[in-house]
Amino acid sequence: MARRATRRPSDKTPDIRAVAALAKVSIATVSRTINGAPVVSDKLSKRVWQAIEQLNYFPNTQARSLVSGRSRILGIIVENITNPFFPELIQSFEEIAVANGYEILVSSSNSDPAVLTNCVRRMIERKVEGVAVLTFGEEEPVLENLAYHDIPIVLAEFHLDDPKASTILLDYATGIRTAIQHLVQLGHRKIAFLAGPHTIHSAVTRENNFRTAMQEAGLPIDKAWIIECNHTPKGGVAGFEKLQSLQSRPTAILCSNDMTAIGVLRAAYLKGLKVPQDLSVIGLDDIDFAEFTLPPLTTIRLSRVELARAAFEALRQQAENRPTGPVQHEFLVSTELVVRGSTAPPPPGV
Amino acid sequence: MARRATRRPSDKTPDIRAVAALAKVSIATVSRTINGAPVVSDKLSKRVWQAIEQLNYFPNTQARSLVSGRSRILGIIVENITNPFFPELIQSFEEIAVANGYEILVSSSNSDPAVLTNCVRRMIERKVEGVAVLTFGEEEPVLENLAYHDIPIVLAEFHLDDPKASTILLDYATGIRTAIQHLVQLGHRKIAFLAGPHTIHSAVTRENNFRTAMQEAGLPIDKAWIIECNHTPKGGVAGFEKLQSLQSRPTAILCSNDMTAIGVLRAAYLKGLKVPQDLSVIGLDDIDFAEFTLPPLTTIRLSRVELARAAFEALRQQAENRPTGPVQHEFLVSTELVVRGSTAPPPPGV
DNA sequence: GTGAAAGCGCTAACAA
DNA sequence: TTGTTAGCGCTTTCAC
Repeated sequence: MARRATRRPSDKTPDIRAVAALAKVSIATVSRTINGAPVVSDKLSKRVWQAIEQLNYFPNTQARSLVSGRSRILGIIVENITNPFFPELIQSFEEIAVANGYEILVSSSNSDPAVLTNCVRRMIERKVEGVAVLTFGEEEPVLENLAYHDIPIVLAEFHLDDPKASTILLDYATGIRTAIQHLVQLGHRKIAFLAGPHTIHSAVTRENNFRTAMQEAGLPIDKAWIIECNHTPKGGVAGFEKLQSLQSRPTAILCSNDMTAIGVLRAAYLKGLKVPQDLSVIGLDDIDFAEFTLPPLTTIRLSRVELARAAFEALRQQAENRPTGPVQHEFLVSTELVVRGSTAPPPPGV
Repeated sequence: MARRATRRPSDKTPDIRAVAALAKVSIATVSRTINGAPVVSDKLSKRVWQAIEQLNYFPNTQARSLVSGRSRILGIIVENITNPFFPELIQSFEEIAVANGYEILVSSSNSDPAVLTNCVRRMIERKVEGVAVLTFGEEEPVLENLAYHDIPIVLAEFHLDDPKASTILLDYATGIRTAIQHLVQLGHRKIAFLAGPHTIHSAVTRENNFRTAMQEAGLPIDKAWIIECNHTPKGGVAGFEKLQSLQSRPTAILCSNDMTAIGVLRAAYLKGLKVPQDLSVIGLDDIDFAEFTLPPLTTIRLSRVELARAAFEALRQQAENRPTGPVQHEFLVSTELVVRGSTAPPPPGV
């Protein structure tokens, strides 16, 4: 595969002056035309657009935002980009942002405070107009600086007492309750929970919601059946093995996220345990992959699109309503149970 | 979870002048200190750093790059961010870039020319210093503009005849040859190939390498066993079903990527076919997930880290060796077979 | 409706 | 070694 490229005849990238000269107008008129100011006459406007086309002129964003004070960049910080939940989230966020004329700066903190601090510094330097901190609970070290620099923030599951901060609440309760009810209807009573790391707020919230749902269903909570994992498949394998080493074992496992559930599926397979005949497994997130696990994973869907939309909306309101218009500070994102093939009645006699 | 934030006492974000005033030096000295110019005296430098700390001053990147002419932003365009191969690639690319003082702008083309055109426009406007186009074959429409704007480009599997363009060649041949040999050793002779879309160069290359490797192994190539899929699990399902509908069926399937293989695994499971006892399956890419499929996927690893490093290196050389220093224009990334659990001898009597 | 000119925050050339 | 100043490419008053 090969191809020859065409380079610009002149050696300098065209600027607003070049356009103005070619169109025989002032640079102010060019600027107005580009920005759609309503005052420019049709005649000049046409000349300007022609010149722009002819020179293949692209306005310089740096200069633009230097003078306008608006970078039109939004930051998004996620916990771990290799967890498929996050790319899907980022993609939605980017789509919405780009559709609204914003650029995004992505950072994956990987649970490393140094990395996080560094990426916040970079975002401040780039003058982002807002940051969505979707690390689900490791955000504290960096909030200070963001707030100090007057940058709007939106957080998941964390409330910051600041006029420029918003919070996205995730309605885990509904999804988790429905999941437990689903298991109960199938005949399960012995249900384990493989939790996420307790350093992550949303993991704690998920666990609390599990406890509540179990109580509501009148089911006993066995302490040994709630195990802290790390939201990765490896963690799911480890959690499953701990469960297997117990005298009394659950017939169903609810996992704090899909990655954990995938680990469980794998560990069960290696142990010769059939899912869902011998063991039911439920995940949380509904990553795209959940449909393609073996068996397809029953899981609690947390809509990335909804989450991304809420995050963008929160930031946009803050960025654009500068003179303290009314701003919504709380957003709620729903969850729902998606039943696939990893749940079934428990084996007889247990 | 709640917390109170501290905001800056003054209402204006500090600029270089504020630092200069507080440190009682000129703004030039502040600039020199920040940029590590070797001439600043220890005494003044210390005063400046103190002032910077005290004001919590962050230099404005926009202004900086406006005057220096260097944005320190690199673009990366990928085919589809929801294919796990790409987030892993992006993560590596970002790590390397950030470690070298660059920012990255990510775009997922989703095989949509309009999206692609738009994101190239945005990159040009942001004055990126180089773009890694890792769409694996859909790049043509945008190359023109990038070249026209004198922006360095690095492409996978595509050679652009331009002084600012570099190419990354992927050594599929080795990995694919090894994979075929592996199957032959297990006793397979009837091997199918589920290809990627023919619009993607690298998919075509992969298919060609399959043909070559089969010939080298002295194996017949059945035309009906080479099926064009679309690099997604769904495509893998469809490909598998086509294969099943045939009179004469293969005992092993090599897939153009892991996502396709995952689809095959799933379709086989639903048909009651056991992998690897009844059917061997090999993927290509070795996404992180490949280790956690059921059974764990035997696959050809294409190192994301190596690929990201090559892409960054190509761009950096172009961006930094402005006055036409010697520049490497071709990079080779290796592949290797990773044997896991989805391959075994064919069932007896076929 | 259009143009001239000031200035966004910074770097770099030149002076001292 | 340090300070003064021009100007990067653009938007935005303010005149006309």
